[in-house]
Amino acid sequence: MKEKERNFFKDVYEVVKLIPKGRVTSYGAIAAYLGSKGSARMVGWALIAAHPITDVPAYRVVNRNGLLTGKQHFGAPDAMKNYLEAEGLQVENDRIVDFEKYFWDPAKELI
DNA sequence: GCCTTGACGGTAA
DNA sequence: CTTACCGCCAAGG
Repeated sequence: MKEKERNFFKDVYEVVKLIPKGRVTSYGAIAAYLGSKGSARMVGWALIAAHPITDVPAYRVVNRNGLLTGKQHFGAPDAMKNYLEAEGLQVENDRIVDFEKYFWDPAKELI
C-alpha cells in the first residue's frame, strides 16, 4: 500500500484521463506503459476502484480485442456502448468496430 | 497463511 | 473463428 500502490492507481487514472475523445485503449497497453507489463488485470482492477470516480472515462478502456468486457460494471447494459457511440465510435456485438483504427497507445502517442 | 476470483494477455490446439 | 491453459498481481473469504 502506502504511496507505491496509490501511485499505480493514480497513474492509471491519469492515463485514462489523457485518452483523447473518440479514442480507446487497452488494459495491456496501460499496464505496459506503467511498466507492469503482463499485469493488465491490475489495470482493470484499478479501474474498478476508479468506478465511483467520474473523472475517469473508463468506457474508453477495453480489452485487447476491443471487446466491452467492462460494460457490465456500468450498471446499464448499453451505458458503455452509448458513451462510445456518442464519441463517434461504432460498437457492434459489444465490440468496437475498427478497433485498431481508434486504438490509442499511451506508450506511443503519449510521451 | 492458503485458496478463489477477476474490467487481461498471449499462445496453443 | 472458438476453446483451453498458463502467467501476473492484488483483494477477499
